[in-house]
Amino acid sequence: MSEIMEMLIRRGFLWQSFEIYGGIAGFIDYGPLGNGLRRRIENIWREFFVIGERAVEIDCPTIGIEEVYIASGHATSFTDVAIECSECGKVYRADHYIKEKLGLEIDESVEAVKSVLEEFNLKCECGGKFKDPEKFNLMFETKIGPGKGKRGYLRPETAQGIFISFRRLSDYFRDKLPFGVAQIGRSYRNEISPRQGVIRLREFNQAELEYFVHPEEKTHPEFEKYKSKIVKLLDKNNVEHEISLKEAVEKDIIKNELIAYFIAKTEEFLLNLGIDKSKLRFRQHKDDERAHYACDCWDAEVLTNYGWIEIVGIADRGCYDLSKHSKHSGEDLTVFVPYKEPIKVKKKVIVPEMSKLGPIFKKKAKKVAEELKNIDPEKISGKIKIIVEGEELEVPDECYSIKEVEEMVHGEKIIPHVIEPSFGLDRITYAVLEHSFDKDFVDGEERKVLRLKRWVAPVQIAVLPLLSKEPFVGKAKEITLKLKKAGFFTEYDDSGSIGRRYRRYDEIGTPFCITIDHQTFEDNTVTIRDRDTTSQIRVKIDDLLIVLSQLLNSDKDIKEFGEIFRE
RNA sequence: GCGCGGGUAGUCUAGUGGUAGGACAACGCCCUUCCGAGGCGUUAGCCCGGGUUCAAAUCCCGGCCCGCGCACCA
Repeated sequence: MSEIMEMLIRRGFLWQSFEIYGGIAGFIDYGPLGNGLRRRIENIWREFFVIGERAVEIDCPTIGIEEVYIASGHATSFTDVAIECSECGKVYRADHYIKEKLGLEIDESVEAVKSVLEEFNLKCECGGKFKDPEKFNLMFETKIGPGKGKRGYLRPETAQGIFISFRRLSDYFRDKLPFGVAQIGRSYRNEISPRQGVIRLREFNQAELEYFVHPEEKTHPEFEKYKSKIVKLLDKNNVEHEISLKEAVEKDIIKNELIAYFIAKTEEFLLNLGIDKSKLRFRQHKDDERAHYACDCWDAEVLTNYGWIEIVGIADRGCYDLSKHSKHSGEDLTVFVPYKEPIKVKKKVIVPEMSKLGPIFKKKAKKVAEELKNIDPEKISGKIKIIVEGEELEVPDECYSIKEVEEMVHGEKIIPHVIEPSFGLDRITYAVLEHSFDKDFVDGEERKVLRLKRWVAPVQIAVLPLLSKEPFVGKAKEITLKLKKAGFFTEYDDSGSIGRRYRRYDEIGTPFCITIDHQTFEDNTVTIRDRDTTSQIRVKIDDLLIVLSQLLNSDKDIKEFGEIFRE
């Protein structure tokens, strides 16, 4: 086990779930500190991607009905057929293997694979025969309701909930593009072999933003702010670039300004959490690597003990999801986009003659007229036939006239495109921890220190009586309460020597320790110790709240805020 | 899912068939005027199931979990 994982478990950041029953791969519990840290990260994400955008946050069920995933394509492309060699035991994805060996594109069904295996007498590379193909679906399946029930799946991404409720959301934004809808929550993938600690989980936390835009306006009002920002890019041909975002878009390395904008914003967000810039890159998906819904995709990757791992995916999903759901549900999932100037359009229309229709069709006349209006005059050939109430009716020529009219067209209905920055919160949390983990020497002794940014630390302040007896203890408890009430994440600790306690809080990343010492009772001051430098200043208890809130929201040196007590 | 290597206290670790030991951590008391000090004491462990044996942490089989490689990761 790596040193960092050992610490995370020992100190209560996280551990394996169901430990007392032997554990199961792919699930973790967040302990008190890990939970706290992830919550801070979520809140900062909200500031960046909801509050900082024209966006809202919603919350949908984690169980989805089958229809959703048939429409989204997950029911098919999320299901793979595997073939296993009966001799050497090697397992392949059937579609990949068949394409490689026979150059055939096949349906991903057990039957199709079976028939191809038989027809071509396809064998394993070792010469062995394949066993019967088996299906595996990466979605967890469940039943909704009693008895046979309705088939449901645990969502494999939070995004679908947003697409399904698109009509309501677009109404909420008064049908005005662009707008964003975010969701933070759990998703589930029944991974075949979850590995690498917290990197591949079967239940995991996502923060996703679906940013809906006009297909021809994949830009962002604030792109200006970031256009000259230099980023590290690895394109789909494995070519590295260190260029400005503006240039990357101009050279068509990045498909559009909006993706570029979110790359910039993502980098800003990750650096704000304490991700090491030298261990961060953006990598474009190769053509054969992209998900079934994506037309361009960039991953933010960070370098960790496990190598480069993906922590954010920024995908241009085009109109894939909305079109699919529109088609499968029959709902209109378009947005009406007005033109700047209404356009005059000349067109032919059918004008029903009610005085003729009435006597002929009697009660049905009104419906016949309505049907007539829906007919495109350009497509008339011969007599018009209309079906009303299941009955086919022939409409005599004298019942209508065709006129050319001039009409003002004010806009058009479009299916918005969506750009999706999708964040893996568990991996981000882990990466923040790993990049913050450090060792140094204090008074010749090695020290482990978690250099978390002050605003993400799960415990921000530890209040420590210099000696574990009165009156130090009483005063320390009083100050602890005051800080807790003011909203700081504060702990009180009087166990062990003062040095031991400083080390304890260094290891969990607590940025500041407040120490109550003898002088406290002479002049109402305490010391604030800085985790990173171990230096201390002395401040008045009355100034504590103001000083701490300034320190915790910045990278400022504590020496700006009080008399130096210890260098 | 396949192959290789592992699983002893909260953590790390000694223990190759015969009473399971240590370090650190934690807790209590004492001591202590600022960086893992010291003293005394306490808590706490052989992954699970089966087999071999007079006797299993140790040997064998199966499972679970962890690590690595392959495969998988829409």
